[in-house]
Amino acid sequence: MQLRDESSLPYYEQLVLRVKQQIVQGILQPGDRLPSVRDMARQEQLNPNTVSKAYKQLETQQVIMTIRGKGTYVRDTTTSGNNTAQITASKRRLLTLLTEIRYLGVPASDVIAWIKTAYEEED
Amino acid sequence: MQLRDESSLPYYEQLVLRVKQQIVQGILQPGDRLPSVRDMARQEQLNPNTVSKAYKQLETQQVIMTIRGKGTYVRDTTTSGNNTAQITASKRRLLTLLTEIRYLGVPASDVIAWIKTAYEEED
DNA sequence: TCGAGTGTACTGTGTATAATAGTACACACA
DNA sequence: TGTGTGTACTATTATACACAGTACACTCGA
Repeated sequence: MQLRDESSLPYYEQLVLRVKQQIVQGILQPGDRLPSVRDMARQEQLNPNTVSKAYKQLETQQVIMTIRGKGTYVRDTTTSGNNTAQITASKRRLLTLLTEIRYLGVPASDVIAWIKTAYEEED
Repeated sequence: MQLRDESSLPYYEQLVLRVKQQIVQGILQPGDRLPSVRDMARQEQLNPNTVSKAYKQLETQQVIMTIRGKGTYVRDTTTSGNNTAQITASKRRLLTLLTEIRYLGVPASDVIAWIKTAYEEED
């Protein structure tokens, strides 16, 4: 995996993002088991608490499922209904970023090309 | 203007963004004078130091021009050459956000529609 | 020349977040 | 029972943000 750096996001946020990305890419599938908090911490040179924080957030977001004393597993993709709030929040963040990008003189066509490339890169 | 909240960005970052947005929208034009640090602080209910931090960043980014003892003015739009690094950084941030958005199940077409709308909303 | 207004710099203070360290507990399972 | 699991807790360190207050050098009009 290798975290560290990457856009100055907190480590636990980076980890959350990685897991989601691997799910989107099919590397992680529903039912798959994630490394234990301690193993992941050893792999990523992080503190177990930091990994635990990431797992906790992923559980809150219904991405993974936790069984005490057993492990953490990727959930069935319930990417169905009630994430409207999350989508709205993400959209707002995107539009904020877009203000910056527009100021830099990047045309809409370029941004759209980025989007398309990113979406094609997977599945 | 009214800052406070809006995506949990720091106040000074919000202020930086607003100024850029107003430039893009033509509300602020090259040569226009920004409110003094103290006036802006009074308007926005902020500490003068916070406003100063925003102005300082805007000056570093060549957005405004500062004349000691006189005021701060919007620069001639030198949105020409050397912002490649800034564009690259923004693109990376956008792709990071996109990972999240894709996980939420938002199709590319929706994202592209957001982009188009945002670009049309101005000028 | 003087004084008001300008941006800037500096030292603090308080708060919040991130990441670490260390310890302990309840649980699952062979 | 013992090992491994997630979790909870306290404590420490570092950083960023926002504020308060003060001071300085500059511009410019009265």
